[in-house]
Amino acid sequence: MEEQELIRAQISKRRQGPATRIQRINEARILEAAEEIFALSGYRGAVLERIAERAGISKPNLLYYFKSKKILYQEVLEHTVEAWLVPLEEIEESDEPAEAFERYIRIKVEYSRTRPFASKVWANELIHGAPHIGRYLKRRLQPLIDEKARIIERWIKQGKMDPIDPYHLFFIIWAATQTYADFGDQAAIVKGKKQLTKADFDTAADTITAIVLKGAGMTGAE
Amino acid sequence: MEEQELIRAQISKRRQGPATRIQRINEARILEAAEEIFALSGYRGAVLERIAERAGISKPNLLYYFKSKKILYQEVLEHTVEAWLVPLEEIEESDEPAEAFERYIRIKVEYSRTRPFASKVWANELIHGAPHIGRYLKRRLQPLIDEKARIIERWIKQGKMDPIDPYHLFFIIWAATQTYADFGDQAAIVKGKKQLTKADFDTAADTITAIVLKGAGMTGAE
DNA sequence: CGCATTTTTGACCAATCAGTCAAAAATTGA
DNA sequence: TCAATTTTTGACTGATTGGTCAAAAATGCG
Repeated sequence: MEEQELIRAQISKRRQGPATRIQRINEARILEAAEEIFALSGYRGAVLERIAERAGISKPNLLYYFKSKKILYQEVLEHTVEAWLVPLEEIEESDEPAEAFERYIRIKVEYSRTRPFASKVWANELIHGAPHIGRYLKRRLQPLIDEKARIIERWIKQGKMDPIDPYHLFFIIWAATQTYADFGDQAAIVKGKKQLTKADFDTAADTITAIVLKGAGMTGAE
Repeated sequence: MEEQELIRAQISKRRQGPATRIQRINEARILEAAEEIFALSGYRGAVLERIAERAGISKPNLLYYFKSKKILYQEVLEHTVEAWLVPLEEIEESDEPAEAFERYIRIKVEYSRTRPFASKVWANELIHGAPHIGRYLKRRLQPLIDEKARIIERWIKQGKMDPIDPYHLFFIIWAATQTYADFGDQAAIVKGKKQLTKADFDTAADTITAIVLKGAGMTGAE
């Protein structure tokens, strides 16, 4: 595909980092604005004019930095998923399960609190079947999860936690932690508030941690 | 607001049920088609022409039954949320917590499996801050959750389960059960499949049930 | 059948929006 | 300073799409 080539070319070009100071600033501003607009409106609903406005430049100028809406969107997606994978990579076999999961859950909840737009962009993409990022996801996430699943299986064999399907355990943790970013408005409505507070997120992290650790029978958890 | 009046009028009209057989058939077909297209493309991305095509009629004909895209969308939303609330209403104080939650979780997972489009439409709406259904949600869902939260608090006082914030417990259960509809494609990718199978959903329900019941210290759960 | 009502649709309009382009403005470097 | 390069933008264009409308087709009914 001609188009895919173009996208790949632009992205790999960017990998080496922008050349000038002015490029770095503008590209960073555009990416931040795009994250917000894509999160609030979805891919189709996001309007380039709006993103440009938020970034403080004109639409043609935005297209000077990112050749198309699709390329911009994919850059936003990859940007967010990489940050998302960092805490996952930190789970190691030498950890105690209870400690490893508690750390992971708290980081994910904190991420939902501080970067809700990133989480929403991601959720949007997944709901529609990961059309723009599916390949990347398969290449990048699948091997990583397989690796972590093996660690969990060894923990189970060592009697450090209950026999639980590791994949489903991850799905549940992702869902529970990201729901506070993706569906935070619903949670706020149900609690009769305008917005969730830091305290709400702290309680969320406590609750998820408590249920998962005890529910999976992790040693050291009460 | 003029527009809101119109929407309310059309919806309340429909409450009384369509007059003729031909209306019933077409409206049902349109709603089903709309649910799928809205789920796959989001509100903005959904194209009326496409919904009409899927329903086997022309676009002007669709607009003969539903006066605007917005009205159609709101009908789809209310349709799905009502089904979604049924199992929640069934939680009663006379239940054993373990039994009530197991039943609730299994119904919700089954709903995710059999009606993934409904769940996705809903998720999409929530991610964007519930702009079309926020009022309704507040009026309908908030009192219901408050009522169920009080039941849970009494169960906690009776020592039937651990002291856990009832609201967060619901958020976690919703997230964990609906993630298999909303983000099923991600789960499939991670598991190296095209699609999740019935067996995957069964394992999901088992896993969520096990973790929540044990994690919340519900009596009778192992 | 023949009239009234409901249903259906082709043709059209106006608004929106991604992307182009040529030219202007700003920046850089010798 | 001044020419080369990079950055910026106003003005467009073509495609898409929600919604209208008038007229045709189908249906119901006496």
